[in-house]
Amino acid sequence: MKFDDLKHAQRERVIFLDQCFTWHGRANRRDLMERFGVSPAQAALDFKIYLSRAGKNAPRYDAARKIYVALPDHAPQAPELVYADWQSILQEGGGDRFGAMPSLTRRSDPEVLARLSRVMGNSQAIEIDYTSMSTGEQPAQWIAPTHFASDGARVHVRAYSFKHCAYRDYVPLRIDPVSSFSTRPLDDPLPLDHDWETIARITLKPREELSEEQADAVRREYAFEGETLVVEMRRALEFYADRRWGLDQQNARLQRAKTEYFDRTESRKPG
Amino acid sequence: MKFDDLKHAQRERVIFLDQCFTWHGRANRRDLMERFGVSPAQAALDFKIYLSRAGKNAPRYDAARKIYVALPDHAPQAPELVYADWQSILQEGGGDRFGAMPSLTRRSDPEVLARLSRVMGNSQAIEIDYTSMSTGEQPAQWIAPTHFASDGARVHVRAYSFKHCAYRDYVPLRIDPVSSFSTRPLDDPLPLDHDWETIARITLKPREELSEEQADAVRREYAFEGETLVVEMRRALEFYADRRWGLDQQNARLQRAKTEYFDRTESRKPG
DNA sequence: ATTGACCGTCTAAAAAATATATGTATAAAA
DNA sequence: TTTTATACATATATTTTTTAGACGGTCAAT
Repeated sequence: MKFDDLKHAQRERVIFLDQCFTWHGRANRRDLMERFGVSPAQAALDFKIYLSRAGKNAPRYDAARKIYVALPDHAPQAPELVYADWQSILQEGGGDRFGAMPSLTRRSDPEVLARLSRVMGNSQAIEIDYTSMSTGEQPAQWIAPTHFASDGARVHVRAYSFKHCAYRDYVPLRIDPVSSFSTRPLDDPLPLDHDWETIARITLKPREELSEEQADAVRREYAFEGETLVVEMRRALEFYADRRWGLDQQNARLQRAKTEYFDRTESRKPG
Repeated sequence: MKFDDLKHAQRERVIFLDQCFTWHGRANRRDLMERFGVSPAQAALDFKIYLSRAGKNAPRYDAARKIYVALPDHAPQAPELVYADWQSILQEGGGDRFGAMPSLTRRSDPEVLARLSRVMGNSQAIEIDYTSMSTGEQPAQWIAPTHFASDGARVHVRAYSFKHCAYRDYVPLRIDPVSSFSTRPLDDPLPLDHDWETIARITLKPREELSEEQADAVRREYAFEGETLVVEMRRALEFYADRRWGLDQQNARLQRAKTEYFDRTESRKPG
């Protein structure tokens, strides 16, 4: 990793510079001063370090605009750090430059999520009031959360339900924030979560109704490596796949060619 | 904001402690030492600060497990910082505890995205080879990127196309990474992007075919405030809404009740 | 021509963090 | 049972990092 010879604090600042130049194409001392609360003198030293290591393609100082400007072919010094979580970098730094479609569901209550996360880490069970979508009732029940899972649209909690004596998916939004949230340690170890431990390998292909030209377009669209597209996920998430990928729609362009299951604990053979 | 009296470096560390306790329910000096590269003595001081401000519900030291443990009702000292970007906190800190469904599309090439982002910030135009999905050809064309936009599944680039003399949505994945990427300054200001500046307000309601019980369930599911659910987005993104929300599927549970448009530059009246 | 906002650099002073030492408690190994 | 290892807390002197303040420079706008 780059910049490893620097002390943590300065390393952070130099990496921030690398991000500024790569994503915004510009930076000056003020950026460092506002982000990290350092003095102009220190910011100048950080620039000195960054520029001394940037080599030939180092950003140039534009005296008119009073900023350092990255060259058109600028390459980051620590790509693996600069290109990580680019979405959040763009969103926060971009101001008005980023627009997103709103989600239909309310944001999950992070307090509830944090409670579940702590219970998960401490091998405990917790009592929650969970809304039944069909009846609207909220009976209390004990669950033992084991994993978080995202179906691409929202986060679920995978938990063992003592009421149903089985693993189930829970939507944090349906947990009443004023549940008792009583906790108790797990006396017995939980049973194995087969659907979580099993890997589903789904092979997709362009729908058979499509013309050869249309099929080619689909292969380009999804960047097929060969004739098919293979994706893997935990079997517990497979239920959400068709809806997520729109395979159940009339105008779907993909269909399943094959679905295999692999037990993670055994060797990788079709099950 | 909390912890504002601390210097930047220590503030970061104390906030990290707050996160550890809230999301994992536990922390010790080693966490700080590994994350920030500080000495044991410094880590002890940071704990001292944190605990002195935690009040009655401060985490307790568990001498047996050699860690500080948060109480069941632990509340973060700086909720707005601790609860932000909880998804990434869970993903990176959770290890095996977080599972996600894979995306069907290849990850966007961040180098291309960064190039577009820099061009955007510098009011330039750039030449790209853009794959036509229907023909598979990649003719070069000049565009002036203006915004990034997420339709919930992937990121698009909103750009003025000099070829089509109009604003269009571009998918970064279809931009050939070995395009020329020549740039030139914009000589004239770009025309107004009406579809971007206009706000679409979509009013949704449970589908009329549903029974009253089913409609109630839908209202619970999407946390309606009243009889309808109102969402707003830029008109440029409205095209993706129906597919994103599955309104065009047979088994859809929502339908549009009303769609209004507001010009951002005028007052908020239906357009 | 003056002003303001940047740039860079220097030195002394302040602040932060470290190394090192002392002592406590607990669990596990010898 | 004693020993070892790993946590914890705290205190000191020392080192490192950062700041404050001053100097001189460039450029654009008034």
